[in-house]
Amino acid sequence: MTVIFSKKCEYGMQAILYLAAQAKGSLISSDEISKVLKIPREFISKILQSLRESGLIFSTKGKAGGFGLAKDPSRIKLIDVVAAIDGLGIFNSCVLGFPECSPDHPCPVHNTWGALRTQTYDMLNLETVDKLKDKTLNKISSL
Amino acid sequence: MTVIFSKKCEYGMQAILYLAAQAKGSLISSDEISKVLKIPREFISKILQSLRESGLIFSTKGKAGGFGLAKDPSRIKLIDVVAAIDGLGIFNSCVLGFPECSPDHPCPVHNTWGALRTQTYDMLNLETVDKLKDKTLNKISSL
DNA sequence: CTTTAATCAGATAAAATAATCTGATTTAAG
DNA sequence: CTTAAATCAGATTATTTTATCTGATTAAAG
Repeated sequence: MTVIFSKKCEYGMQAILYLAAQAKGSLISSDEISKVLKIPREFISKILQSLRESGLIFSTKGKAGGFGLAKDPSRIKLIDVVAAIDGLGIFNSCVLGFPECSPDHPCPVHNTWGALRTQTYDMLNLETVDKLKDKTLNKISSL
Repeated sequence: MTVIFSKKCEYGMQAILYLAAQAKGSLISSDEISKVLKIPREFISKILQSLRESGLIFSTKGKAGGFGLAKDPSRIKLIDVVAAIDGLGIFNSCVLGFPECSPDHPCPVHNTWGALRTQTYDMLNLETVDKLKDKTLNKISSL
């Protein structure tokens, strides 16, 4: 197997994008997210809880409760979700698994991967979720 | 956690690079690889067996036996190890975990990630392990 | 021929990740 | 006040990945 982000993190990013694609101020239930994004109900529920603890989303309990973004979508990026769930370790660890891969002791692909790593970080860091809204809506409509 | 390649794959790439950095025709025991690269003995042994089944390396049994590259190092690339162990699935799966991420139904970062994915593939595909020999020797000397 | 050092093969164990279960709490609506 | 629909919290299970164990086989060297 090969993975970039854990399932938790993938689902978390999908959920944040989904929330960002809704009308401002609307509350979305974990059940709806589970159904639309086809993520196991109890699993996405747990993930949403941890994103709430991280302060990216908020929730209200009780009937008609649900989840929403805790900040303006223009201030949330995918990298925030990665940082909250998987952590940013990938952005300073060796792609070949060598210990202490650094400019002083570079692995055979250190420089090449360093550049790619930065670009990957930028991909997740530069655009905010509101800028991805149209693309998200388009993708969701095909699920 | 966040990972690009599985531990098996990382260790496999390290081992192939190590073999490629040895004098041509030399036989290296799994015990030596385990000690130098600090990989659990039985684990790297299993990985070497699977790389042999894939035809990337060969082995001879008995006392003074060991492992060596099955082809000239100018004909082996890191992508071959990835293909043999983790498979190439990562190079056509969605970084956000959406199903059926394609030009027709692109995820919000489809194009950006597509470009990065290609560059990552190229990094592993363009250089052969013999070209990485000096860098490998340099890295090994620091372990 | 016996010992030693290596690969090989299959089973098992341990750890991490992914997913589910159970039941409590909260709150809107009938 | 009761019911229904939601989050919340902790425990448990299942699956996958990582690592280890046991013993067989092979072949060089004494």
